[in-house]
This record gives sequence, structure tokens and C-alpha cells, in this order.
Amino acid sequence: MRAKREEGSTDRLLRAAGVQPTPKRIAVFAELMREPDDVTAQTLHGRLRKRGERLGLATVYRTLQTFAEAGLVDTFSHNPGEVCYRRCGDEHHHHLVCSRCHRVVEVAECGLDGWLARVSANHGFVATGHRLEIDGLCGACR
Amino acid sequence: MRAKREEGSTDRLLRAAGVQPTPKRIAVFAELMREPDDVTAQTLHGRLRKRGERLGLATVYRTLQTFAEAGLVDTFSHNPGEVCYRRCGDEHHHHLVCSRCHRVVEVAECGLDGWLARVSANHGFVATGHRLEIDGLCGACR
DNA sequence: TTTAGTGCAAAAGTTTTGCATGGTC
DNA sequence: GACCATGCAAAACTTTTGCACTAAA
Repeated sequence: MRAKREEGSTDRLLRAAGVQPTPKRIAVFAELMREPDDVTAQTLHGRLRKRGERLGLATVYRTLQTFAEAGLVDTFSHNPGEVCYRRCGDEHHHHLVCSRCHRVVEVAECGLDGWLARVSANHGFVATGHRLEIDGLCGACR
Repeated sequence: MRAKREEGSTDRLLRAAGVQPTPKRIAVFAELMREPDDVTAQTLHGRLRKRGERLGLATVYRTLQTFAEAGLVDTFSHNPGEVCYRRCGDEHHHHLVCSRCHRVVEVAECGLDGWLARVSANHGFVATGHRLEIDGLCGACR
């Protein structure tokens, strides 16, 4: 079965990230996979409840925090006082965000490292990481 | 006098940004100028009070919001549920943030535009803007 | 059996809002 | 006088925490 196989692979994925794959966590992860863009803990909780899943809001918060620490999800904070989460690829990447429909696309290309090291050094820094968020208009909204 | 001249220039700066330069707003702006890094509304309010300025917390929040909309300050949200503000140069720039002491340095160099346009186009986007935040260790912390 | 995850409700914290008052144009 | 800014306190909201309970290693 399709679902069965996916559940199994989620299982392995969480385990590989050092996260114990409990039923609730798998449910949260599955819900994240259904959403191409980013969502808040509250929204996610609402969807899971609507789907019949019975879990507390606190669990969703704790789970997302756990996922974020394990590097399984990225966090965004466009709006003050509210964090959004999104399941993302595991390798280094950046985000292209449509200003109009909020669609998020991952960008794997990154040729910044050389430039980055140089610029950082100019200011006495050693760069250890970076985050680039690109705003734009997607094909559909243009 | 130095202070007098600065007050006058702040006055013009706010006016130019379409913000009415009231005494409180000038005080908030002056406090922002004293801080090289980013601060929360709460911290800023505390400092102003300690300095003898008598203004309400709500005013600080409203003022910072006004400044942000006018493009006079940048906002950061490293921590969920808390926004930081920082007076920044008016031209396009990026931030270099020390992971250890949280010092923030503005980086004026930005050679990304060509690369950015190309990468965005690959995904059907037209890039309109971008934000790059570089993590690293500053000279003192290294 | 010992550790880790979960539910529920309360608490903590930041930020926003309503409304009366005071300043500014 | 009309309009905008401010103070104060209450309200709204997101997020965290404590504790009892349950499931997993």
C-alpha cells in the first residue's frame, strides 16, 4: 500500500534525525508534507483536529520545536509574534516567496559561498551560515 | 550645539519619511540611534524610562510600527513571539550577525542581483527583492 | 522499570486595542 | 476646530510550562 510505505519511510526519516517516531509525530509530519507552503502551529493543529486526529495544541508546539531542532523543518517569521513551519529538503537551500500568493519554492542553487567568505572577512567575521529569502512574483501571479 | 543640530536632522528625516516628528518619536529615534544592534520594544521602553522620558509602552510599540512602515527601521525576529528593531541605513544592505555576542554589522556590498534574476527566472519567478542574513563569528568572539 | 511523549489547564509574555485626554497643524 | 498622537488599562493571542497520566524502550 502507498500509505503504508510512506509511513514507513517517515518512520525512518524521523529516526535518522534522532527523533522518536510516535504516532502523533508521524501525523504532524504527514500534515506538513501535505502543505507545500508554510503553516503556523495553530493552523496545523486545526487541520489535524478536523481530520479526526486527537492531539493537544501543546503537543503540536512541542513536536514542531523538536522537528526544527532536528533540522526536519524550516521556520519562518514573516509576521511578528507568530512562527511558521515548513517541511523542507535536507540540503542547504533558499526560498523564493511569491509576494502575492505566498507560494514557496525551494532553490537549491547557491553560489554565494565564495562571495560570502570574502565579504565577511572584510568586516572581520568568519561566516558560518546564511539565510537568503527572495521575494518575487510567481508565474501564475504575474 | 551638537544635540540641537542632531535633533533638527532627525526632524527632517522623519518628515521626509512621512512621519510626523513629535517629541516622543524623536526620543524613540534617538534611543535607536544609540543602539548599534537590535532591540525589542520592551527594552527600548525600559531605557527611555530610565533616562527620565515619560512615555507609555503602547506608544513605543506604535512608534516602532510607524517607523518600520516608513522604512526607517528594520525588523528582526530571531526569537518567536518577539520582534527586534534596528535603525539601519536607508540603502539596500544585508546583516552580518555574530552568533555569540549578537553584534550586528551592516554589509553594503551586494553582488547578488544578476545571479538572483537568473535563478528566479529558472523557477518562473520575477525577483523583486531579497533579504540575506549571514551568521558568523565576529573578530572579538573568535 | 525507566525514560520519553501527551493532554489539559493554567501561566507567562508580548503585542494590540479602546477610549479619554492632550498636542499639533 | 479637525486631526493625529499618547497614556492607561484591559484584552487578545501566541507560546510555554507544570503535572498527572500513558506509551514506548
